[in-house]
Amino acid sequence: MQKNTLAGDSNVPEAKTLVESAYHALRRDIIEGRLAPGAKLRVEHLKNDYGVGAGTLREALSLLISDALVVSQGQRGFRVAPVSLDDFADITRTRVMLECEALRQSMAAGDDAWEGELIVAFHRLSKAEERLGNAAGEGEWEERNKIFHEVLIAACPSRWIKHFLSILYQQAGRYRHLSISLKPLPRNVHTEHEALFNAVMARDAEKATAIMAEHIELTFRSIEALPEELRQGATA
Amino acid sequence: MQKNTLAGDSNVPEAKTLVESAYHALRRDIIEGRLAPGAKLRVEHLKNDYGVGAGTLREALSLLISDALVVSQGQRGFRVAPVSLDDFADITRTRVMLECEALRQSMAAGDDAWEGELIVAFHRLSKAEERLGNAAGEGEWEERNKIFHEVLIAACPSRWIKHFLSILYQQAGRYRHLSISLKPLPRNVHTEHEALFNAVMARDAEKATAIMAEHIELTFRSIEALPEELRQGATA
DNA sequence: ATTTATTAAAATCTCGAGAATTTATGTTGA
DNA sequence: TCAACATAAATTCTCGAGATTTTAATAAAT
Repeated sequence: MQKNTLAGDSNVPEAKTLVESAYHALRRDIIEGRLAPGAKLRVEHLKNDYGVGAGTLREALSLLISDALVVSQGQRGFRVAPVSLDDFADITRTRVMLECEALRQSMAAGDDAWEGELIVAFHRLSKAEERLGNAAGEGEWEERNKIFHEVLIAACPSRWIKHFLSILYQQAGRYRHLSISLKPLPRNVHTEHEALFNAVMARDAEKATAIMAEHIELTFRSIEALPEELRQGATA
Repeated sequence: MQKNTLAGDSNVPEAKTLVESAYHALRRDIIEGRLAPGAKLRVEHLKNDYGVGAGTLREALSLLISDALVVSQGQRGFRVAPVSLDDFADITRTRVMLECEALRQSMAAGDDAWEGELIVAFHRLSKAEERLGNAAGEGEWEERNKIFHEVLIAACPSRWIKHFLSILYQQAGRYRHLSISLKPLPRNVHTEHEALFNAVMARDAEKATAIMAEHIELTFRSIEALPEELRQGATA
């Protein structure tokens, strides 16, 4: 199981080592907001919470710097990466650019097998979206939505674009989590996904990228209106 | 001195901690080819070479994963990231896309102060290029070339694009080093830089991005012809 | 009252040794 | 000769304790 490779860590977070398990646990806690933006990450305290030694935890934190979820500062330890509206806007714009380019390339290169995978991914996502009201189906939808977006660009030959996109997707997911408690999604995401799916299957690159851009920007706009909570990266 | 921040580590590699100094030393040795692509990085052996403890070295290696210069694999230790012609081609294409976009945005947003910095950077680079025949001036040119490219896109407001570009620039530099011993640059780099500079100062975005794209692709084509050395990431 | 200096506490950073896993080696059997 | 298995070596992974540095608290001085 290749890890920390450009290919992407889209697979199961099966941890073969304590460093990896601490890495995954910390990443989840940051993305899901249990560790507040800007919060200080004291090794002495956290090593108890995650049940590992100090050195092991430090290594896990170093790994999280790759994802830009943690920042370190000379002799002053680690902190959760701060958040800001500007940052989220930047993430959104950059994601639109890269994801549209990746989608174009993927549609140009994708063969029948790819189409098959896409159909499966869309079907699984649709099923999850039907029962999205249930509280239990939340994590399920999250996972399948991620896979759907990954499969959409899977046929893009550029490993680097996909690598950067996986980072940005993770970042965007963090912002969504930080705001999901306040504002439930009022849009009909399924309709957007369906339109995107149809345009891709019809190999209409213009239409597909336009929908994709709108789709990404909507997740930004639906959140834009809740500033105070995450302005300047609360120094918790 | 903020480190490991999106803002970029373009400043002096002044190390405030042993981890950082080991990180910088290792990075240099990988980029300059002293640690061969694909080579195994045995902690027990390397901790002597770099004069640090095992845990410290592991942490430095974890940091290098952010730069995609090191890969780790479950319970099987660290390796220098492999290289391939495909990868270099991918890096080049992605860089062209991002750097042209960044340049467009930078030209649109850059004010007088930015123009001033650009003039300084270009002048310093030109001076270094005059005495480029000298063996001593090699590292000097390298540094100033990097700064010139950084200043060109400095006014681009997207921190993420600049972050990704700094990674790609580093990667490209590695490929250049891996091949520089075989093929000295036959092109007149200064002429390219001058044309680029003039187009930017004239605020001609079309022309500037065209030159930039050609400029980046040339560093790829001048290297393309030396495969055997770096195919498939020599398992040294 | 604000600033400066001194002291104490807390946290980070660092190291070397021990446990678990992988890799290499050598032996036995078909 | 080759394959499968057991043993040995090497390496990775992990932990807890000690040295440095930062941060906070307290007291003195302008």
